[in-house]
Amino acid sequence: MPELPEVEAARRGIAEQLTGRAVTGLELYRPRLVQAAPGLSLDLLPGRRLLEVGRQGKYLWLVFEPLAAVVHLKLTGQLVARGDAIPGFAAGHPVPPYDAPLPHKSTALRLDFEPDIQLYLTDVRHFARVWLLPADDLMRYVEQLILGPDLLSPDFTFEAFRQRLERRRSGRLKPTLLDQSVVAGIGNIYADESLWQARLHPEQVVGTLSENDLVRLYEGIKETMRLAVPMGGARILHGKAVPPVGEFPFVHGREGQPCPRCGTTIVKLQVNGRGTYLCPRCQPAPVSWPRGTVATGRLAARE
DNA sequence: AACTACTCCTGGAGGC
DNA sequence: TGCCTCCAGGAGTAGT
Repeated sequence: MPELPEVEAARRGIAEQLTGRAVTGLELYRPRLVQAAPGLSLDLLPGRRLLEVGRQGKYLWLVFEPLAAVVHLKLTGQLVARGDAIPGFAAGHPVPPYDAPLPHKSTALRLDFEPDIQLYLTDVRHFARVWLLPADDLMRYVEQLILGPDLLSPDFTFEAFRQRLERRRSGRLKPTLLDQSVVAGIGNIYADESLWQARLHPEQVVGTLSENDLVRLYEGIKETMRLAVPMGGARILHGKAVPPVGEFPFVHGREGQPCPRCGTTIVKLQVNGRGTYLCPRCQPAPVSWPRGTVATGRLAARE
């Protein structure tokens, strides 16, 4: 499921291999993929040059004067570029296989670039979306998404992270990390990985974190990104880690396997309805704040 | 404020 | 082999 590292892999591929090239044609296989501002459509693209590609969190955008396309791959989106003139790249959900013949039944869009380059957007579950808007409105559009600092940007400082968490003192850790208005880019896999790095339990209440916990969490997120971004993300298939990926991801999708740090069996639980993997020894449940205590205390105090 | 439930979707896995 | 049900989840929204 594409999170920041997968979307960043797509951004880099597009930036390096497609920027400056003109669109020569396209085919929209699944019209519901695209939501266009009034008066805009993909048909305006042929003849336009790709000027710029950007990303914040899991949102990716391509700027073609006078319009911009904002892309979100959601759970199972995938971008694949092919052509004799470029090395090609693939990023996003690894199903169907990146090297499958294209187009196939999950292909939603093909964009052609000069000279004879194809960029395919594929999505088996049809959740991915492309928004078309005037290029002049792009930054306003991104602002109204209300995203927190991007994990790879200089804005993601320890102080900024601490301040964002400060506003969510009563929330639990994992749902807070998944909230894109807190920080932009973490999804279910890297939330688990970051918490494992930081040795923190996903259900710990944010307001109970010590300064040391906060530092470990910040560093755990950075370390997780440091590992995941160069490989273009974790390869997860149906909730299971796909070999060969070395040891990464360390806990997500590895229920029943030994923790790479201490050998304790990794367990799976549900947090806010999300499958959550952790090492019960490295990430002990916060006994001083058992689940429910905080809410009960707050309710009691209100009366 | 923060949680739950629901929606959008499909294909793979597991049960029988 | 084949049918059936369940499950995975990013983000938006509505309800509690």
